[in-house]
Amino acid sequence: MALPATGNSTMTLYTVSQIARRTGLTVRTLHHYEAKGLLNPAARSGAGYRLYGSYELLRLQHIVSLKMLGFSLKEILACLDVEAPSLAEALARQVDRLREVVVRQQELLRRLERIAQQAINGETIDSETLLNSIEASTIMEKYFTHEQLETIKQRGDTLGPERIKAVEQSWPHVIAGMQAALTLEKDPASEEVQLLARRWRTLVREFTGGNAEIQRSMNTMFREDAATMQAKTGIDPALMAYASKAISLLRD
Amino acid sequence: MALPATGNSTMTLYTVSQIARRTGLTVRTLHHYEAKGLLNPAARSGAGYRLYGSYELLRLQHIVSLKMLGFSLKEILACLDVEAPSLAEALARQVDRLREVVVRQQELLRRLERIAQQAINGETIDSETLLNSIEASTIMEKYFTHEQLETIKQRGDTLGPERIKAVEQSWPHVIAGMQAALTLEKDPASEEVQLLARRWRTLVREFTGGNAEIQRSMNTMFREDAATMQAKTGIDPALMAYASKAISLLRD
DNA sequence: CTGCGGCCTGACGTTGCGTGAGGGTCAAGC
DNA sequence: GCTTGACCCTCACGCAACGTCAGGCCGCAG
Repeated sequence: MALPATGNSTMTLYTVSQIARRTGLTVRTLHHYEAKGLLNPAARSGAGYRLYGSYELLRLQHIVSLKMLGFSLKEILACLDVEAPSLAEALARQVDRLREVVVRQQELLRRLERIAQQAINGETIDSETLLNSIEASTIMEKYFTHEQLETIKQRGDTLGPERIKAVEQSWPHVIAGMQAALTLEKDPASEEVQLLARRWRTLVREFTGGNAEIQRSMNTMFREDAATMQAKTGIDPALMAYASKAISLLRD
Repeated sequence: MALPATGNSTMTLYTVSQIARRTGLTVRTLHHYEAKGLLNPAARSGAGYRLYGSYELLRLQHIVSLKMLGFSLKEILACLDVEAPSLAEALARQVDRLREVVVRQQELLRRLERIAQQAINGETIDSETLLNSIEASTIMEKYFTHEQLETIKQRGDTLGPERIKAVEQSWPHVIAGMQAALTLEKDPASEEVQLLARRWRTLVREFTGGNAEIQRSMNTMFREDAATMQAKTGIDPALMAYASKAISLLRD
């Protein structure tokens, strides 16, 4: 099968466009493959026209096949040019690569679907808000597991958009109040701060649904990505510690 | 939130490398985004150094987020530059696109896995043979359903590599015999041709496993892609018709 | 002889930057 | 004041796999 390129000159020869039609490629592509050293014409006519023989046609079909499997031209050249470097190995590598790609794409798809769903549910036509929630999800991807994210999403679905919006609108006020109390060095056990703490805890539970794992992941997120979280929520580690202290002092 | 870019000059300003560090991008990338009109510095220092404010940082984070969702720079520009063209819509489109991509990749992965498996099973270190079977699978993808391909693969697994190899080696002889009979215009009912027909049918059944659907798909393949099939197997429509006739005359 | 289709060789455009080349700028130490 | 490193600037080429002209030669039919 491995015929040498120096075939007998009595074999039928084809022009570029004929080869292109037979393989479904374009003439330009054949030029390109020649430039890359993938496929040289068997000969040239007097006028310099490219002429391909059956060996070239066969080789081109091999090239097309490998290209359809996702190999780059460079890899194809390596597979076809030398006899040695085992096509089977290349196939195995390609399978591994593609598997990773598929996994990543699927994860991305899941994220996108979650975000898009959220955008539709919330009637969020406001780009600013939407971008903020996208960024929130970006960070959350780092700290929550897939199951946790799924749980959170389902919880969001059951709560409904108005409820979520209400919660989101409540946060700034509570945060500001807590921050003020911290700045004024009020006693976390004082009645005023305890009231804030109760509201704070309620809002947190609104998000965590009382799930301890989610609570832990959230705490980790605030600890590790303190700068970002402060920028997004206004909660810095000091405030977090103060609020936690106040909540721990709640009696009920 | 939608602060104009013309912020007050008292805001803290950052240099390129500072912005790069904060966003995990490279300086070159920031240059690129500026060239593409995605993100212009808030100002330039006397020496021409790029200076970014908090608005630019925010915008850049949005850009990064959208890029992570798979949008192209052009799309991001469209989403961010004008307020109008609804990000939610773009998200929906992106979901659709990605879904299609994932499906295609998964199909390709399945094909690759089948081929790689076959390469490992058959100890096929011979690139020529492997390439031929890849091409066979390429064509088969066109005519067989996924279930059929799965059935064929499983049948191949149960038969084992030696059996398959034996079948493949038997074919050329049978085909040559049948072709000779056709050329000599021998009676399909004659004892000699009937013997060939019986062997032919056996080989076909070895492949189809007696599955009528697979048989039909195979026939379609030989009909629609006659040229290719002739090149690969040596069976042209005329020979196929002759063989079919002979098989239909078999008595048992 | 002219026209039309096919072929040729450059060579630039695309996407998202990486990677220098060649040359100013800035704060610090001598 | 001078040097040294760390930064910064603006070109500008490179990659992958071709698409898409531009300008011009070849060959055959009318």
